[in-house]
Amino acid sequence: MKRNSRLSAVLHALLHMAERDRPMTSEELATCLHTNPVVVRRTMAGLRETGLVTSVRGHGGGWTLARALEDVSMRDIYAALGEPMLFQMGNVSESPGCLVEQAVNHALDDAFRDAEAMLIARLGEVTLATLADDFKRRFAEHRATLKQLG
Amino acid sequence: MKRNSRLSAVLHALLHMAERDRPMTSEELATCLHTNPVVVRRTMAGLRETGLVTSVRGHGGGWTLARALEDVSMRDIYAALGEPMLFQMGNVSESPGCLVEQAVNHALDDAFRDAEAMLIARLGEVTLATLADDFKRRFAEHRATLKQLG
DNA sequence: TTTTCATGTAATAATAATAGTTACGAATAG
DNA sequence: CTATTCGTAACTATTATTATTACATGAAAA
Ligand code: FES
Ligand code: FES
Repeated sequence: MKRNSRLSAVLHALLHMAERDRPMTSEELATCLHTNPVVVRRTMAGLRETGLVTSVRGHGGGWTLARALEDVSMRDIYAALGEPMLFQMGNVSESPGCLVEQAVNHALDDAFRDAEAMLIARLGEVTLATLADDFKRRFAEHRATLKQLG
Repeated sequence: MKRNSRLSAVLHALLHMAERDRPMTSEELATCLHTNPVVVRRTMAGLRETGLVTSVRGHGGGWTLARALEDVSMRDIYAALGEPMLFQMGNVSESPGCLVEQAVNHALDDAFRDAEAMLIARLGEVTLATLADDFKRRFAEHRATLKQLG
C-alpha cells in the first residue's frame, strides 16, 4: 500500500496559511503541496470540524488558520485527521481462536501500544509555533549560505 | 495498503515448529496459518538465511527451528524479515527543497525514529520462550475453564 | 440578477504494497 | 525411477491511499 502522508502534507499547508493575512484557496494550497485541490479539501475537512481552520466559499474565500500557532500541536492535527493507523504491521487476526496466536498477539499488541502512546505524546510536544521557529532558523541559515557564496 | 502481518504469522509458525520433533512441511504450516505454502516458503526464506531455521528438500523434508527458544527474540525475527517498514505514515517527500517541508520532516522523523527505537527494543525483550510460556499458561487456563463447565 | 469564484461531495480511476496462485525446476528419500 | 518437498519466477487478487472528474451549493462582484 501507499504510505499515508496526510499529516506531513497538512502541516506544510498550515504553516503556509499562517504566513498569510487572507484566505488561501484549495487551488493555491494544491500547487504548494504538489497535489490536487479536491485532495486538499478532503484533507482539510477534518481540521475544519475540529475548529483548527475555517473555510469560506465564493469570491475571496478559501482556508484560514483559526487558532494561534502555539495552541496547535501535531497531536491535535493527528486527532483532527481521524487518528489514522500509525503502524504498517499488524496481526493476522485480531481475535484468533488459536491460543498460540493469542499469545503472539498479546505480546505484539503490548509493544505496539506502548510505542504508539510514546509517539502520540511526542507529537503533542511539538506545536506549529515550534515548526515555524525551526523554519525561520533554516531560512536564516539558508540566506547566510547564499551570502557567503556570492 | 494491506497491513504487513508477516511477523505475526512467522511467530505463530515458529512456536508450532518448536513443539514438534520432526520437520514441518510448508503445506502443514500453511494449513495452520490459513495461507498458502508458497507464501510460507517466501516468508521463511529470510529466517533461513539468518540461520533461525533450516529447510530440507524432498521426502521427509520441511522446516526445523535451528535455535533454542530462549535465544530467539521477536527483534531477531523482525530483522530476519528484512526490517520491514514499521509505520504507515510517512513524509510526502524525503528530501524536499522547500524549507517548511524540511522543518516538518525533521520534527516528524524525530518522533518516529524514537518510537521505532523503543518498539524495536521492546521486541528484543520478548523471546520465543516467553511466548511459549504464555501459551502454556493460556492453555492451562483454557483447560480449567472447560473442566469447570463440565 | 447574472456571472464568476470557491468550497462540498460523490463517484471513479490510478498507484502501490501485501498476499495468494499457478507453474515448473531441483534436490532427496525410498 | 518415483514420490515428495523446497526454491522461485510470474501473474493475479486484495486493499489502502491518492488523484481526477463532474456537478451541486453558496457568496461576492459586475
Ligand atoms: S511550497 Fe510553499 S512553503 Fe513549501
Ligand atoms: S493453528 Fe496451530 S497453533 Fe495456532
